[in-house]
Amino acid sequence: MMKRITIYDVAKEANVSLATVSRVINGSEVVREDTRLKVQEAIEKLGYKPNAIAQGLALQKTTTIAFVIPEASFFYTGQIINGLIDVAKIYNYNMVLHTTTEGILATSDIIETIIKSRVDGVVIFNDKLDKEEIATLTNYDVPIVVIGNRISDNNICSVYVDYETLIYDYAKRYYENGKTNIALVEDRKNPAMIEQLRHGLEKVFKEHGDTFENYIKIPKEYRSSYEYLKEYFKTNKHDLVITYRDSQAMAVLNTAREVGISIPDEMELVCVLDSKYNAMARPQISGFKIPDYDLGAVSMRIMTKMLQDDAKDGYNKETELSYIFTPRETTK
Amino acid sequence: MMKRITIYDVAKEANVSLATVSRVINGSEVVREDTRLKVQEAIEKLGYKPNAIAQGLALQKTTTIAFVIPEASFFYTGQIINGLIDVAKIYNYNMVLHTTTEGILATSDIIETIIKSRVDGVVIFNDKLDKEEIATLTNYDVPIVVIGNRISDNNICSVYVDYETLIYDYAKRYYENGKTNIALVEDRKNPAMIEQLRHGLEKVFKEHGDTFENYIKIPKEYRSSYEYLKEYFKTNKHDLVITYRDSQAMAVLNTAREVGISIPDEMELVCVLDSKYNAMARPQISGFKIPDYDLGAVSMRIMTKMLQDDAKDGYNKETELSYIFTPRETTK
DNA sequence: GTGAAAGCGCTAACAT
DNA sequence: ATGTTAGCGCTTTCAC
Repeated sequence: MMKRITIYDVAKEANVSLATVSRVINGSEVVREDTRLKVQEAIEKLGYKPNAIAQGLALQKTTTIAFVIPEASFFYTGQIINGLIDVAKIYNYNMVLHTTTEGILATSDIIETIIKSRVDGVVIFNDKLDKEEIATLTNYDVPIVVIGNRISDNNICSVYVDYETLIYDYAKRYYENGKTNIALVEDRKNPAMIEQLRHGLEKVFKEHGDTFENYIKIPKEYRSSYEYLKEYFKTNKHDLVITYRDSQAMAVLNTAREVGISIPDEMELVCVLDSKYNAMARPQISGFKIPDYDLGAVSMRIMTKMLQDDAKDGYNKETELSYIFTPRETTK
Repeated sequence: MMKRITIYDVAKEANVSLATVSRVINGSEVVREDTRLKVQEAIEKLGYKPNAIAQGLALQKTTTIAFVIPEASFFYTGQIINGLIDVAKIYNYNMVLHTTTEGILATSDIIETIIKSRVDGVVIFNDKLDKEEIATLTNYDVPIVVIGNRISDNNICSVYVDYETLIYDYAKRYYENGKTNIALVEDRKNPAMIEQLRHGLEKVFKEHGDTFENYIKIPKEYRSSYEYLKEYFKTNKHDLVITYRDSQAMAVLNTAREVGISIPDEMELVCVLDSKYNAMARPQISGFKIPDYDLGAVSMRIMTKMLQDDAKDGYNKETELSYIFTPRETTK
């Protein structure tokens, strides 16, 4: 084990005071060129790396951002994280990752940990952290960016895709073309998203004095959507089936085929959250390209803005990102 | 913004010294019950949360672990991360996430950041961090667990699946049953894995005085495996095709069908890294269930052991995890 | 331009 | 059982 070398060691080696070393590592302008060199040599020679913890204490900031996501959601979150990290890197921020689990106890623990760790900010993805919990966070003066939900408040910004409008616009055309038998498949893992989709559909129907009813709920006793849908489609058929995730869409595809429903001729299918797997299915599944990566990148960019106390207005509190419909073979 | 309340504030509020407060928050046994209560009340009243940064400085440890993964690999890494985090939570460790990119510059920056942040340990997933870079890390006395590669050294442990043996055992049976026309599809994103698979296959062939030759390399000018394979299978056919990832397997499935090769009758297909998507494809793709989650959980458990200076022998330096073959419809 | 010293919030001897 | 004090490694005023 090599001795932890500190700023004092460098100072001694370079024959200057620690203040000067500090100035050098922080790129202060006032240091004379030759002493800067002297110090830099010493740093090099000793292999000195400033202790970020000590810096954090002295500066009252950690240059780290906490990121909170629901557990096991990496399939949908991967690109978001990449976006976050890429931008975080640019600004030299570290990311600590926290996951929430079903148990309600967990989340308050997470908040506790986050506060204790004195992160500079926290990014929350689409999570059930309720208002009160988020309030706890802001109460401790930490800036928050929420991804996936339209929330904003003092010290809270949000970046999201408007799924309600997305599906409203899309389903409306179907409805008005007489294809009014529209169904939405439940997604237990993403209740919040499904709620938005449902609202969008209800709006379409309501505007025509009609009521949206084909919400396909997967009964608890079925382990997977696939198993239930296999039964379901034996006695049901729709003009259009909407799912949130690719795996649900593939379940529809497979079960429909197995009971002899032809897609897209007899029934159309669209998956809201597009993925590469949609393109690999046969027939290829239509979907909406959601800007995952950008959700992350934009969020982190906003976070960095929030963190500069000067630019109190260089950013929007609510940022809506748009999607692109990608028609493939399951829609006509 | 609420004033940052510190241990001094609590001490004053409770009319004790800060040492006593420190004892209370650290669960020291020696504190008298009534003063403990007094302190706890003060803590509650003031909403005090110990500053983990200051604790880190004083204790010379951060209770955080760095995790390094190749960028954009969350599809394969998600469960590993969940495993890591779940165990990390138990031991109150935080996880900072670092991603490496293609550019060689990046990795040394990451090492720099990791060292500066004084994490207690680092977990590296299957990354190209070369020996030298890893040496830099150990040189700073930080324990390392490598996931996915069999490496071990002083202060380095590894947790992995032996893909070479996996494919050796599997392909051997084919070979010895006369199905010697075996092919392996390149995976640009996972060169290290493919190398292992290749070695396994080469071993099978070598043992029979034969040479493994059917390594299907995707030429650079093709954007995707799919595009190339579509051409490839027009003039090629194998007894068995092996891919690493689900998406590659689906590409084989789709292209084979498109040129009229029937799977599994004319050609069999196996995907090493199984995923739920393999079960959604039609025909369903056979694969090996790799214990992703356990790779993470076990790694973190080992890390915690390494972190206890006493138990220098409570763990293995190399831990091999096993896989389970899941036969589906693409193999006979 | 550089150094001395106080302070960031906490822990851990050492006293009492 | 509790208080006092010296660090942990760094930044930043304030002198010089």
